[in-house]
Amino acid sequence: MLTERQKLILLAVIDDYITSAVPVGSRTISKKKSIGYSAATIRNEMADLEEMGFLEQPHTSAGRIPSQKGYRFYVDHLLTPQPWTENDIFQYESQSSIEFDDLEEIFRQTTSVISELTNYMTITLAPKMVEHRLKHLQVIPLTERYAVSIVVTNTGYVDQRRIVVPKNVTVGNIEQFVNILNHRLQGLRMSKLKTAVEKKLIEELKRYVDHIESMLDLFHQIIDQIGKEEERVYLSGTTRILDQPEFQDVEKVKSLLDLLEETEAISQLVESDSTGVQVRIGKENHIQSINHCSIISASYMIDGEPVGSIGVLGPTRMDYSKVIGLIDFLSKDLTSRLRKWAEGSFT
Amino acid sequence: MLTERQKLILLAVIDDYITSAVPVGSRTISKKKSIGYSAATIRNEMADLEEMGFLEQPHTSAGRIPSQKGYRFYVDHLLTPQPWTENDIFQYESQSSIEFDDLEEIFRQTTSVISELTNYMTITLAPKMVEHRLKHLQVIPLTERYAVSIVVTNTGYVDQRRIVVPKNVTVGNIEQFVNILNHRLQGLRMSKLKTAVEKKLIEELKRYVDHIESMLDLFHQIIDQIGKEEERVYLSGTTRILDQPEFQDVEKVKSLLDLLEETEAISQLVESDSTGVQVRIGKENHIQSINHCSIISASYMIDGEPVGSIGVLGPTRMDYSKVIGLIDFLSKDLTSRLRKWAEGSFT
DNA sequence: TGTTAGCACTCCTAAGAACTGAGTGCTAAA
DNA sequence: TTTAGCACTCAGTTCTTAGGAGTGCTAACA
Repeated sequence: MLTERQKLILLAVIDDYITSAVPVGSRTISKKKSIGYSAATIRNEMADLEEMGFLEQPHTSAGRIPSQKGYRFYVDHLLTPQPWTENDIFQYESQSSIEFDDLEEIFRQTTSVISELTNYMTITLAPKMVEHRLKHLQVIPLTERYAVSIVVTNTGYVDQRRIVVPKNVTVGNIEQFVNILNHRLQGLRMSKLKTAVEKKLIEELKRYVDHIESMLDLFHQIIDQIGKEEERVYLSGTTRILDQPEFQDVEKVKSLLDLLEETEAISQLVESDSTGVQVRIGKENHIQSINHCSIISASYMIDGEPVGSIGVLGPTRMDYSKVIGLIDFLSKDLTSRLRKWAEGSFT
Repeated sequence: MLTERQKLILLAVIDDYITSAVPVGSRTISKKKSIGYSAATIRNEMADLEEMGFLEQPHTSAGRIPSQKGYRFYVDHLLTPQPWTENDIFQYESQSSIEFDDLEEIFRQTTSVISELTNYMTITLAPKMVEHRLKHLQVIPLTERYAVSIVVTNTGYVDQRRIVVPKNVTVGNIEQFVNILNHRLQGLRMSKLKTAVEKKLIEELKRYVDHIESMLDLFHQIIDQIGKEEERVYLSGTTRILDQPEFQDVEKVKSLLDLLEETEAISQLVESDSTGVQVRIGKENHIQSINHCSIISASYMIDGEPVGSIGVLGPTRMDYSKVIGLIDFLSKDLTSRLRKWAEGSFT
């Protein structure tokens, strides 16, 4: 295990490296006020820390930089989440005080505020529709052949799509059918709707609804696409990351941007299985092109369940203490704003 | 004016530079089969072309590169649009043959196909809603206080938003009101709806509708946001442009990406006032960060009117003849696909 | 008179050499 | 156990040099 002094030195090295991005030498550390030892002592300790794998040396005559293991130890044991500065709070409130009538806008703004406050890239995953519960279903006929279906969920999402009206079916038929569905399906998870109809509702429907086959076809038109819908991803601050010295190489920029064009890959990055703030450092991400990046993410809730997440992507040398504090606060804030939003919609 | 030989040489220089990205010397040109002159002759002509401003020399002992004026002349007088290769056609058809039920998908796919075929960045502006005509209006009550408004346009766009139901109003009131609006406003441009109601319809409404003030408030909730809606922008192939040697400098990449984060700026880039394919070379774009880029764009139509545009952004040294041919074809193709789509929706 | 060959000149680029300085490891003294 | 001192290492910078692509100019040629 590490001695207190070793921890102190490791902390100092990482803190310094995070701001300077340059390998830090023993003299730099010994000059700090919090450290009462000479450069030579520091050197000995740093040599030990390197041997244990917490520090690395780019080349013999350079200073030390933290290794992945070093960062991990720092995040787990040394770091204290940084409280908000007045400026942060001001900036946040000035942007989020607007009254939103639009869920999209809430996510967009949250994402962009975070990237502004951190100067890293921010990724937000909006809730997947399949995880929501059905609030209201409606079909509006446009012409003889076409109609628009409207699906509203408990989270206030509205899904609308064009559907084809089967040949032998009247407006009255549809209304009747949709009425029954509304009564019976309300409150169910979107992902369960299909089986609910096929298993439990089918008998009742056969009794009360004409042209049942056509109607089921209609229903599938409405529901099938929702499951396939890809996760909604909000990105902000892509360019900010280019200010970081580790992205001076165009190749790295390219491989990162390539990654960002794939929505699916992004989701995986930010998705978190645990509760609370999660930190993935360097290769812990298992994706080549962000081997030198870290991701700090957390989930937000709707109805007490995690439904989406926000994450910050920066170099491994990122300001963990600031970002962790921020993500922790904002994921909770997002949860409560979503609750208010939902209450505003449906009470 | 330029002699035939000068045109020949200018063409050869530009063609060569477009593929090589390296200043081209007199010897390179004289070796080409189509040119029957010695390097010395070419040198003389090139000196003349430089004097006239069609070519530039990075430094005394380097070859020549085309100037902006050179490219302009090339585009206007020398270039022949390149027909599609079999491979292009195959790739295009394999991606576009899918049956779309979703306008968004049509734009997204078109954008991505173009960026794949050209290897440059592609920008598509979807039609602005204000320019569409009203097809159908509907209000669905959700609760006592809230409702969802659905606006369908002639182009098949569906706009949906949450609105607040004024206190003293019943469902019946709303239905009556919306019915009248539907009858009277159908076919009008979205941008004209407000004045139409305030100028022409107000008397009739006062006669048949209760709580007219509340109703107008409702109407404004539905309509006001549509006008403000920013233009929908589809981007694809952002990273492809990083393969171009002119983007090896991270600063250039950054300033370009910064530009791309502003939707408004992008719209201006691609928006075209004229019909047919439009080419803007280098500083003709009036935007600092793309001084070394060219944009080739064209509009597509709905109901015979240009409503949006597609554009390709590449270095000034881009393959004009290929891209022009492609954009010309695809803008027309998009027009016809949109027509089919609209017919599918409303006949 | 237009075209071409020849030659001296320019200047970018790459490769090497020399220098600098930050930082280390090790040893010996406090 | 800590610290001061010193020799050593090595990345980065600057300077120099050689090479080569390309030019402009002149004179000869058809």
